[in-house]
Amino acid sequence: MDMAHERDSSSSEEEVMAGDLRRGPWTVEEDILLVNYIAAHGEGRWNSLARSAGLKRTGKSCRLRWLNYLRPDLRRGSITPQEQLLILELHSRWGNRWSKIAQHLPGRTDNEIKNYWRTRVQKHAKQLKCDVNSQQFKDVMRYLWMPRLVERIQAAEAAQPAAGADDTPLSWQHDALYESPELPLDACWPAEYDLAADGQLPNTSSVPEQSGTTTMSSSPSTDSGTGAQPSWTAAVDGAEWFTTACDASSAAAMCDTNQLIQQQQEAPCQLGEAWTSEPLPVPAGFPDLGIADFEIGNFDVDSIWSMDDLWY
DNA sequence: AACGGTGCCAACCGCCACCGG
DNA sequence: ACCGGTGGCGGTTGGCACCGT
Repeated sequence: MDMAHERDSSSSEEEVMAGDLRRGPWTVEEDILLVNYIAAHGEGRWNSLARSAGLKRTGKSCRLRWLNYLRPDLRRGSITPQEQLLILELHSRWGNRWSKIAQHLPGRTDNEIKNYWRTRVQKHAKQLKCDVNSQQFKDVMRYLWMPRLVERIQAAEAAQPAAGADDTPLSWQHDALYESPELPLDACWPAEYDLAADGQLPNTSSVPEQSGTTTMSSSPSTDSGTGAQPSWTAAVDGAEWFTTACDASSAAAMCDTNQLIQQQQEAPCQLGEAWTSEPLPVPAGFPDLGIADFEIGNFDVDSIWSMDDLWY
C-alpha cells in the first residue's frame, strides 16, 4: 500500500469517524453553500475551500460535486446521437481516457461519458459475447455501429431540417461554446439555486425536498433532456457538422487502421472527421463480420445493432 | 397492487502525478 | 532528494426509478 493510499484513507476515515465529515448525497443547502462560495471566491484549493465554505465535506467531494453537477456550463439531458458518435470515435482513439474524451464534449463530464459507455456500449459487447476491448468489437463499432449512427443522424436531419442552420462544423461550434464568455448561470441552474440578489442564501424552505437529498439528483438526466437543458445548447444539436467537417477521401484513407492510429495520435481532434454520408468501404484485410467471429449463431446485425435502445 | 429485475447515475474509492516547502 | 498536500483520473458501488410480470 502506497503512501498516497494511506494518507487518503487514514485522513478521511479519521475525520469521518470523528463525525466531522458528511458523506452520501448532497443536500440543497450544501449545494448552495458550495455554489455561493465558488461564485465569490472561485475554484481550487478544494480542501481549504470546503472548510472555508463551512462544508463538512472532503475537498474531493466538493470538487466532484462541482465538476459533475453544479458547474454552470454543464449540459443536461440525454447523450445525443452526435455525442454518441463522437464518444465512439474518441474512445476508439484514446480508450478509457474519459476526461480527455470529455474535453471534446462541452458540458459533458467524464463521469457521464464513463457511465454511458458502461451502461450502453458494454451492454452491447456483452450481447455480442465479445470483450469490449477486443478488435472484433472495435471493428463492429467502426464499420457497423458508427456508420449507422451517421445514417440515423442524417435521416433525422433530412426529416427535420434545422431552421437557420449554418454550415459551421460542430467542432467549431463546440470551441465557440468553450470560449464563449460567461454563460448565464441562471440558464443552467435550477431555480432553487438562484443566488439571492444580496448574496444571501435563498429561502430553501420552499425547495421541494426528497429524503433530505437534493431534488435534482436524478431528474435532470432522466427526464430525457426536457426542461432542464439550457437554451444555449441548442446550437450543438444539428447534425450537419458531421457531413461538412469531413470528406469521403479522408474517410477512406482513415480505413487504414495503422495509418489512422498514427494520424490520430498526433492530430488534434477534429470532430467527426472520419465519418461521412457514404458507407465506409471495408478495408482490405478487415475480417468478414461473419457470425463465426462473434460466436453468436444467427448474427442478426439489424436487431443487435438497432440504435433504438441506444438512442435516448 | 405488489414484486422482482434491470438500468442509470451520483458519489465514493484507490491510486497516481505533480508541486511546493 | 525527500515528504506532505493536493488535484485529477479511472474504476466501482449503492440506491433510486422504471418496467415487466
